[in-house]
Amino acid sequence: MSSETHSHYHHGDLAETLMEAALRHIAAEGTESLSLRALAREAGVSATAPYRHFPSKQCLFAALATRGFRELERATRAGMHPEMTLEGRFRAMGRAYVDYAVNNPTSYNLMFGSMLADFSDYPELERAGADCYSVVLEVLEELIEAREMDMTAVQLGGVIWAGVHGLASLLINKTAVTDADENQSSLHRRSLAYVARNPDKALEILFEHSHSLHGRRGIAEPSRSRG
Amino acid sequence: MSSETHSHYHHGDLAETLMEAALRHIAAEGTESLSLRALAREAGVSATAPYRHFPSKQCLFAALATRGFRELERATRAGMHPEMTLEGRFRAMGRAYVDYAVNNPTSYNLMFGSMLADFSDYPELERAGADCYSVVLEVLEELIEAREMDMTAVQLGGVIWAGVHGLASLLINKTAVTDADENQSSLHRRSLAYVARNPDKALEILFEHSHSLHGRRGIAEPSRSRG
DNA sequence: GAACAGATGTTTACATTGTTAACATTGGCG
DNA sequence: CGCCAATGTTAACAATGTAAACATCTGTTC
Repeated sequence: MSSETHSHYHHGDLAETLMEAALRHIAAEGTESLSLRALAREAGVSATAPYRHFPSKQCLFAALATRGFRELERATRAGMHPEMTLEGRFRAMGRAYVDYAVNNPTSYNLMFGSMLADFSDYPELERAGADCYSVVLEVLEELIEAREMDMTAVQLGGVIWAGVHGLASLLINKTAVTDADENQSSLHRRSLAYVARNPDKALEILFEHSHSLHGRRGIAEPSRSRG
Repeated sequence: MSSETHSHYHHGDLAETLMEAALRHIAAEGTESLSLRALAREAGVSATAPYRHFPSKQCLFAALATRGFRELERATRAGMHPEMTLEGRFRAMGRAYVDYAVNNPTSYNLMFGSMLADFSDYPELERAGADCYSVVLEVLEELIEAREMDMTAVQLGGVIWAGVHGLASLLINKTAVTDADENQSSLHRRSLAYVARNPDKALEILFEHSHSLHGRRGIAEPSRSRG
């Protein structure tokens, strides 16, 4: 399996090489102008060699997104250390999530953008996405139970997820804005610059309701008094 | 200007026709498989006629996104009626924003997705985006002033925007999930289904901090006591 | 109303792409 | 050793984005 002993006919690890090159190309030029043939050239193989590993261009994208979800799941789990408070773990997860997105914008866009509209064509991808989301729900469930909040994790989870995802998405796709001058630029640039420079503060604000909802009447259930 | 008096040589309103057809095609098959030639065929013109109106495929996308921002700005402004409370207008804006996104997913994805990575190539698009965001900031500034909150609109605006955008983005791009059975499906599907069915509730939760921050120590400025 | 100019549409052309089919080489396993 | 599945190659095709040169229309100006 050492690469030296391989003949020149077989590449050795073409699938991996293609995926890395794909991410690079997408980051540099966007998904539209990515061509399998260019990837093949770069890898030093024939134009159709990639098809032995990815039945279509879409499948390449799906593979990248699947890997992305696995990485994101790992990153969020790794962010939550056991010695943290429950709440601390919650925040750490949010931070790890946003960090992953910002550090892997190409993957994140594939995972959550419109490129792969329908996951149902790719069962593995679907499962990876669901597994990834379960991290959010697990810790949220704990949090809600600990605080006896009148709201299921599933319901609140959607909102939390939306907030964190929105943060990540804006930071990624308006990234040219990130280094804007906070005092001179237009308002939306300054807003994003602030959020980009203070992701912890932004998350703190987003998670605010996990405090403010504590002990209040639930929002999901119109009028059930708390215990 | 009536379409009947036109010769058959000139289409009459090709640019508009192409944009509509483009949105339809993208919605149906995604941006990847959209071809200018197909649009031209559908419009009954030659393969290169579109180039008289859009110098490139990317420019078509940019034009669609620009129009989208204009529409979104109009929608959010229209959502806020003068007779509403300040807070009511704030919520109405959020609701109008999400509604627009959900009703125009293709446009919204072009506006906020990675398709058009760098707006700076399209000055009109850049301005439309900024104008659109200013709606958020205007009402937010009012709100913050009225409540004497220790946080600039610019800073809080980024977070609010992220939350609303995240909501919109998830609802759009996980749309297959929207009609999932809330009792049987996997957790992330149920979360999204809940959010999709109760966007007002979701926004209420997101906007929660606009209440909870009232009169509290500001988050942006570490320790300045309020007036 | 005729002539002109600019806008809009057409035809032709070319390099590139995604993808398929048929064929070649390799490495591993019996 | 001999075979098979995995992997890579070549050849081929229809479609695409886009440029260049040319055609036709519309509206404006004398």
